[in-house]
Amino acid sequence: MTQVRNRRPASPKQAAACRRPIDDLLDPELFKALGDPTRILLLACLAKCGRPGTVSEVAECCAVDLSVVSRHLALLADAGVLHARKEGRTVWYRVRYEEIGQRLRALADAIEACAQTPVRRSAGGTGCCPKTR
Amino acid sequence: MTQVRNRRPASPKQAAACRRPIDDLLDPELFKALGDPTRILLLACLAKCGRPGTVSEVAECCAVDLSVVSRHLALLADAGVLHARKEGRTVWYRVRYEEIGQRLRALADAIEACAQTPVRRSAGGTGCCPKTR
DNA sequence: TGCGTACTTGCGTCATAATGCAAGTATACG
DNA sequence: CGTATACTTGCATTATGACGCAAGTACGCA
Repeated sequence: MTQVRNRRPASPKQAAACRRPIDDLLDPELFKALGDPTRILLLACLAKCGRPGTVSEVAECCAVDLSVVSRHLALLADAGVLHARKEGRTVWYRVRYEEIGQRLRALADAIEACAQTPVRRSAGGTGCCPKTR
Repeated sequence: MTQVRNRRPASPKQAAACRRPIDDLLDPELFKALGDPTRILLLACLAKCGRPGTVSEVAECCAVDLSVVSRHLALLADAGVLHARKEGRTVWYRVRYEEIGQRLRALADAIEACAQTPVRRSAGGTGCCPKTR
């Protein structure tokens, strides 16, 4: 296998073998967590409130059952979007503002980094996008 | 209803009524599109390749049927992640590097903006996060 | 210790979506 | 015009996930 390093792959298939920052940052679990309208609503409420909220409080934001909200918040915490802190019998969920911000910006950087062409075609261009249109 | 404007809501429920940039940027459709492992794989291949790719090319990246790839790429294009250009009987899909980057950064900004406390408790703090812990 | 509050978990139901196969459409080429 | 190529669409199957209800757990309080 002609594995090229730090070079532009010739085809999407070759590109699949290249490891780039984008591979770790494009995490389906995070996006799956953010891909549900109800969860987005709950997250937006918590984010805009600007302070931690309990399951009961957040549940007042939408019409679904409390158990559903409990599950959604736990899932968002698993995905790294929220932070859970248990205090007696109540659970305070807090938005991880900085972490999400950094994560999204890192992903933006990684994606845009793919757009640039770091390869200066060495010789014949074997394996490195020779017939790029 | 005591609608407060540009003030920190007292509860997640009150926060639900507040319109913030985050409301438009937190689009479930985008994240739903990015929430599938197969689509992420196809997107990563296309992104790392750095050039537009056809359906057949991208389909070589993973083991699923060509028709599945066709559907996934169309879905990613609908979500604004890819751009489709038809040329004869082949379709070239291109990653919208700049658009995604901007979108993610705008979201990062909007989320982090929620973390800051723009409200200087006016008087009694009616409706504005009085008992923020 | 008994009860109420705050949340979680089990489970059944329903909806959405991912996949593969087969058939269809559109375009190029001889 | 017929055929091959490149992709799309219809359809059935299967898997995943969202939801509500009911029961369970954990903690605080009297």
